[in-house]
Amino acid sequence: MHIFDSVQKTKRKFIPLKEGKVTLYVCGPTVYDDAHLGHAKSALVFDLLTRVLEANGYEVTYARNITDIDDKIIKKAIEQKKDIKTITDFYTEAFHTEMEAIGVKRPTLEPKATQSLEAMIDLIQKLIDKGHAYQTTEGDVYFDTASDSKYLTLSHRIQNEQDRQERIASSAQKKNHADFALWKSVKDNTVTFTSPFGAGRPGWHLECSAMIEKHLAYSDTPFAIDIHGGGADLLFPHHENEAAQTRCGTNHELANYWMHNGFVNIEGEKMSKSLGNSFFLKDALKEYDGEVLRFYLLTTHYRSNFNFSIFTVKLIKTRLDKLYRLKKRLFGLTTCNDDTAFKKELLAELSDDLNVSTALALIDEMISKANETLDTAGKHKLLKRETMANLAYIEEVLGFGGKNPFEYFQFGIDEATKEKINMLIEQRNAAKKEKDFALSDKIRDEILSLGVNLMDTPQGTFWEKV
RNA sequence: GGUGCCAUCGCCAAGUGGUAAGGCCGCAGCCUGCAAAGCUGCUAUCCCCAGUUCAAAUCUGGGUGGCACCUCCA
Repeated sequence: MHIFDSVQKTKRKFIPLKEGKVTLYVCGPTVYDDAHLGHAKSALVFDLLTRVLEANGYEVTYARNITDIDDKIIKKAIEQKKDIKTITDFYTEAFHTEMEAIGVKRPTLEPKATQSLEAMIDLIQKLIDKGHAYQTTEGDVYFDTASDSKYLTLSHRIQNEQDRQERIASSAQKKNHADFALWKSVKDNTVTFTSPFGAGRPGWHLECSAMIEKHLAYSDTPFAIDIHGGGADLLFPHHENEAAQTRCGTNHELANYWMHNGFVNIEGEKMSKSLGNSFFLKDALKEYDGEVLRFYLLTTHYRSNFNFSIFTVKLIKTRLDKLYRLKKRLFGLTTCNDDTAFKKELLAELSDDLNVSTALALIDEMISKANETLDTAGKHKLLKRETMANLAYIEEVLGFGGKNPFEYFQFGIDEATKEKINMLIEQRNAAKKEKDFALSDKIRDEILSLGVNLMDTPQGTFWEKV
């Protein structure tokens, strides 16, 4: 297994801190709004990583947090005159439902910020004790970035002198402009938590460090965890600050490997609320099968930026269709887990920093060969058995191809239409039997106008949504 | 302004020194009553310029064009 480490900027052989085990932490959502395609992409990438690590025989402990303390949540609660927990529970539930729809497995652990306050307070105290944090007269606690000689080495940034000069005036209480809040003092009666530092709320960088320490970290290794992941935008300042907190507050560095996934753009533009082009996952799921979205979002390498385009979804979907058509040909056969050369090659490609593209090329080749053999006369018992094993493996490692192939092609067609289609197919078959091809073609055109394509096969006439 | 990323066939997309994977589309053929599906065959020298090398899409320098982060963000 090889992983591109976005801090060392090189592809490195993956060596776990403890043999046979992997600890993985990924920054999860702040539950104040619906998940968009970017959340989906990130969740998919690390879902795939987990599957590939497991296929390589590792026991993976995967933690993805739920941020349920945040100013944006409070703002929304006030706006909607609702309880904080009502808001966070609602969006957490929605997140889970939508992730399931795109085949993302639940992580091993899903710690919530509200359940980790003790760990956060504990970490702040350690940082103060070690001289890496200080409290201002206003009650805020800041991390002293000047006290950490390795600060900014994660994101390879250079402290900008001019920038520093400019900002000192606006934050007189901070020692250095780059210092970030560990604890924010809150004086009003909104949402506060008690702590030795006074009433307030934790800083957002703190939660991840604290939760990693509490739920995931080894105590006897130079790094707290094996792999830390998240979106490319989190490298700075979020991960930089996380790393600093852990480095200074504990006896180890944060993560041995860092992985950052690229961004999702919509039709060539950055997705953002201000541009009004946020593409919510729940809306995409109305238009497309969750599995198609999964497949589509995984076709581009995880580190590249991804341009979501309605035109391209259709283009890519035809590739997944091929897999399901093969599955239709083998419908009813029992699956098995035989070892095949294909499975070995597929895993080898995916183990090379999640090279999905070459894996898909292998899958296409496997499908073509299977179809070719099935086209010739014969029972092909071994080929069928191997193909079933291959398809099962694709589902296990890549997470698609597991549906009933007939239902897959019927996405978005309601029951009434299905009945109508079946009725028309019967009429057409009757006409064909009478060699009334003019009528049968007319019926086929009628079915096509419903957005459905027909296929005559030795097993009967099948239909697919176009 | 600072830091960094990217540029491969009409479209999507691998490949980071050894002579361009795969998919879509297109064309030809097999199959089919005709189609669809499936199968077979065909289709790029890698943004531009210069350099290093026996050898470069892959390395170096310079352009041009995109983009990201530096502020909440997956």
